[in-house]
Amino acid sequence: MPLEIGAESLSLLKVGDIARRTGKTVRAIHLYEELGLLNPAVRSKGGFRMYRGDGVKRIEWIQKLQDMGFSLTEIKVFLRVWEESATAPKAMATVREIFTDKLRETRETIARLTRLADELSESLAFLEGCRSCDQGQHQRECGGCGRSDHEVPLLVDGIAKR
Amino acid sequence: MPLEIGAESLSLLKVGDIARRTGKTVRAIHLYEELGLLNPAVRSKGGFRMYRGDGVKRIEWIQKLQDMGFSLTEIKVFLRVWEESATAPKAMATVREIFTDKLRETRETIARLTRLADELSESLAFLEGCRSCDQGQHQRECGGCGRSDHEVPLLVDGIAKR
DNA sequence: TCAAACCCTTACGTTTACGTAAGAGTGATA
DNA sequence: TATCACTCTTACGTAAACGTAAGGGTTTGA
Repeated sequence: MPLEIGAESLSLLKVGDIARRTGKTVRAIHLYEELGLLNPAVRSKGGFRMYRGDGVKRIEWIQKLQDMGFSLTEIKVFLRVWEESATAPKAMATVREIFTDKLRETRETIARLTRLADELSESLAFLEGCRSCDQGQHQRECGGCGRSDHEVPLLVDGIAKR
Repeated sequence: MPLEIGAESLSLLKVGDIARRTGKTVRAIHLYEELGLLNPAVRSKGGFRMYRGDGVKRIEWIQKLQDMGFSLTEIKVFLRVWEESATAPKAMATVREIFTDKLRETRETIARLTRLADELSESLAFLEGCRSCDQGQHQRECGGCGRSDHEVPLLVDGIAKR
C-alpha cells in the first residue's frame, strides 16, 4: 500500500515553489491570499500552504491583469463577481463587460501616450536648433536667442522659466 | 507718487490664485516648493508667497512631465541638471538626452499596451462563444463545454481556475 | 536523529503625491 | 477698526503593493 502523503506531495507545490515558478516573492503570494485572490488547495498538517499547478496559472493571470492596469482590489472584485454569478453565461457577460471597459480605457491611454510622444518629438526637433546657439552663452540667458516665443514647445519653455 | 506695493501686487499672484489657475491644490504647490520645483518670486512682508505669472507655466510644465511618467523627484533632478549646466547648448544637450530616453520609454509602453489591447480583443472574441453556452450551467462547471483548452486565452482561463 | 532549508504568523517599514487638520497670523475690504 | 477670506507652519494620515524582520515551527534527507 503506497503512502498517500507521498503521492499527494508529488503534485503539490509549496509557496516557495510557486514563487520560483512565477517570479513573485513569497510575501506577494501571501498578500494575494490575504486579498482573496488565491488560496492553497490544502494545508499540510504542519500548516504549510500546498498548491496545485493551477496556482501558477492564477498568478500569471493576476500579473496580466496588473499589467493591464487593474489594481489588486479590482481583481478581487472581478473574482467575487465571477463567483457570485449563478450561471456561466451570466458570469461571462460580466467578464465581457469588464474587459470591454478596460479595452476602451487602454485605447484611451494609448492615444494619450501617443500625443505625448508627438510632443516629445516636437520638442526634440526644436532642441536641435539649440546646437547652433552661441557656445559661450550661459543657460540663464537662454531665451535670449532669436527664436520667437510661440515656437517654443511647453516642454522646453517650462524649464527656462524662473 | 504711486504706491509701490499697489503696483507690485497688481502683477503678483498668491498661492490660491496659482492654485485656481492650474487646477492644483495649495498643498500641492507647497509640496512642489518643498521639492525645489517652484519658488515664489517674493514673500509679502507677512510671509505670503507671491508668484509671477510664469509660476503658472512652471506648474503646467510639471503637470505635463508627470503625464509623461516622470516622478516629482525625477523632475527635480531635471531642473538641477539644467541649473548646473554652465552653457546653454550643454544644458539643452542634457534635456535632449532625457527627452530621448523618455520618448523611447513611452513608445515601449505604447507597444506593450497595444499588445494588451490585442489580448483583450482576442479574449472578448472568445467570450462571444460563451453566449451560446447552456443557460442553466453553473459557473463552477465552466470549462466543461466542448471548447479545447488551447484556444482559451490566459485572460479567460485564469478566472475559472480554482 | 540532526541540521539545513523552508515555512508560519505578526507586525511594522517604505515610497509617492498629496489630503487634512490645528492653531495662529495676514490682507483687503466695509 | 472689525471682519472674513486667505495664508502660514507643523505634522500626522492615506492608499498600493509589497519589503523586511522577529521569533519560532516543519520537512526532508543524510
